[in-house]
Amino acid sequence: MSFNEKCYSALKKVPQGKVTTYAELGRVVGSPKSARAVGNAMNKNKNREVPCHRVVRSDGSIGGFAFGSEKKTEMLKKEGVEIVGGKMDLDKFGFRFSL
DNA sequence: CTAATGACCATTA
DNA sequence: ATAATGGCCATTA
Repeated sequence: MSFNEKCYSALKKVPQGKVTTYAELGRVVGSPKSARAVGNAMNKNKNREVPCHRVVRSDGSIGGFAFGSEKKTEMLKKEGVEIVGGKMDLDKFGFRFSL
């Protein structure tokens, strides 16, 4: 199982209306400092089952998206995530793994 | 093996 | 608030 697949697998656990961060995701899959690599994994992802739009930056800003950051923002808003000034409250919308 | 790339992060100024 | 800097890691050529 590749690093990318682990990321996808973990990301699938994130429910609608919640988000996670690149750093968090990296931590979950066992590489606490692989935020960048996680981003790469998302970029290459082509599996539709993977909600790659639910991954944002640590400071609550949107981050990038293969189809455009704006698209990503709208998708999240549709799912119920409140985004103000291009940012969101991770304390409220951040999914906690292995609760 | 090395070098380059990137949807990042934290610190510092 | 922004900008620059160094680090960090997996993938790919």
